[in-house]
Amino acid sequence: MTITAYQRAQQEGQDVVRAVILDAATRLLVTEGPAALTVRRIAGEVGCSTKVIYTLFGGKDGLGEALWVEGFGRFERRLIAAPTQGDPLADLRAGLDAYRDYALAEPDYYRVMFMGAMPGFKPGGEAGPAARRTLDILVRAVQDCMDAGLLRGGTAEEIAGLLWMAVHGAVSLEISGFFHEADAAQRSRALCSAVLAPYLLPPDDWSAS
Amino acid sequence: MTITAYQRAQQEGQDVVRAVILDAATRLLVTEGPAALTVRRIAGEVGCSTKVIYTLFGGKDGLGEALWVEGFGRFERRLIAAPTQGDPLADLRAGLDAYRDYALAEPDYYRVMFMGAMPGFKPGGEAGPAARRTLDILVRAVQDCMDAGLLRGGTAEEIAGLLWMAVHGAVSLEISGFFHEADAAQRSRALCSAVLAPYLLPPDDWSAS
DNA sequence: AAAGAGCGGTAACAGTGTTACCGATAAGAA
DNA sequence: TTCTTATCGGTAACACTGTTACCGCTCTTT
Repeated sequence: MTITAYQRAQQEGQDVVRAVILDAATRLLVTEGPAALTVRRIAGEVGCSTKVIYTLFGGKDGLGEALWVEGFGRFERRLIAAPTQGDPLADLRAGLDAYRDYALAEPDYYRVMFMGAMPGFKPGGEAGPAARRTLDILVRAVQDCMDAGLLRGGTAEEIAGLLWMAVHGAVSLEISGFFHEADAAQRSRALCSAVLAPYLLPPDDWSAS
Repeated sequence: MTITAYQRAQQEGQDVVRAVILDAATRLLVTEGPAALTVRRIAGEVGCSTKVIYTLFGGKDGLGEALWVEGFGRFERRLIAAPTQGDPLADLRAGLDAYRDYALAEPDYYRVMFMGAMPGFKPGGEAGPAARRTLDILVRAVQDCMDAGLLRGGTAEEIAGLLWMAVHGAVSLEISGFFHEADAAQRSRALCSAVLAPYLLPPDDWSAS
């Protein structure tokens, strides 16, 4: 059972087609929303038959999972690219800002990942680890603050979980259109500051910056 | 252009049919989720043609709006029924607990109202005021605390907004299955306590109760 | 060179929201 | 009372959706 050159080439070709399809799906999701993510529409966009999507992704659930991990990959890159300036606490806050920035920049991806768009799709397989990996960035940022003695009084997982709930609550309500005011950023920062306050020694005026 | 007895009877009959259809839709939503909310399925459930739903609700969007206000009505009744014991702060916390209790009791309604289930439906018309009316219960609870001198340092709208973001973040992530631990209630309470802390004078040990 | 296997296009099936048609029923007019 | 008219609702269709059986074509293997 050796792998021939043909099989390798075919495999690589399929990977390319997979990437092209995922690209088209991403473009449709970002520009037209989850409703445009139909198998026929994607197939038409890349110029192939619907059968290809089924052989490469195994149906719409597989495509949903691929989009899920793609979305978390984009999210992860955005979080990692957040500005860092030595102060772990400032870095943590920059990360929380980056969280909100990404959600507002690609709200439909955020809806797919965190608000159950793509009805019928339940994350499973590679979806869970992808999400965990991204959340770990937040946990690590909190851990850095604790290692530097800037936060204390709980585990990093615990504090990161509270921050996650807070920023997700602010961002998801904003995306859903419940807040049509301009000070959403301040509110999100104020919420995160309140969450951090119990674990913080010095006074906290980040939300006013 | 007077209203005849026939027209009144016909109107009342249509109201009854509307209620029956809404009941069937509610039963389907609660027991099988938003995916079961198809026009044909509902029509089959009540034993009529799909045309009736179109004449009474004007399509699936109208039915979505009717379900939206129905959901907020259920939510509102639940929040009003929260135990009250004289202490405004305890009442506020009971209200926040009731918020989470409702979301977990009827998660699919919560998804419809706050997480954009029913793809393609955008709240408009009576949907906005219904949501505002429900959120006003929270604002009023905060206002009661401020009137009693138990909270200070912001407007009731502002504090209620922060609490809403917090409890929604906790509850929506829990509903989506991101927290499979048993201490979700404690985490939600801890988050709300942290949000309240900056506006509170005395120490706060509610989350440990 | 012949046999076998897998990919992919066509076309179908069951399901969705929506609407044109058309019969029935009742209000209003002669 | 009888006839016209308008509205309600059932049937059946249209354009979609996800999914798959069929079948030709290509490439590997013997």
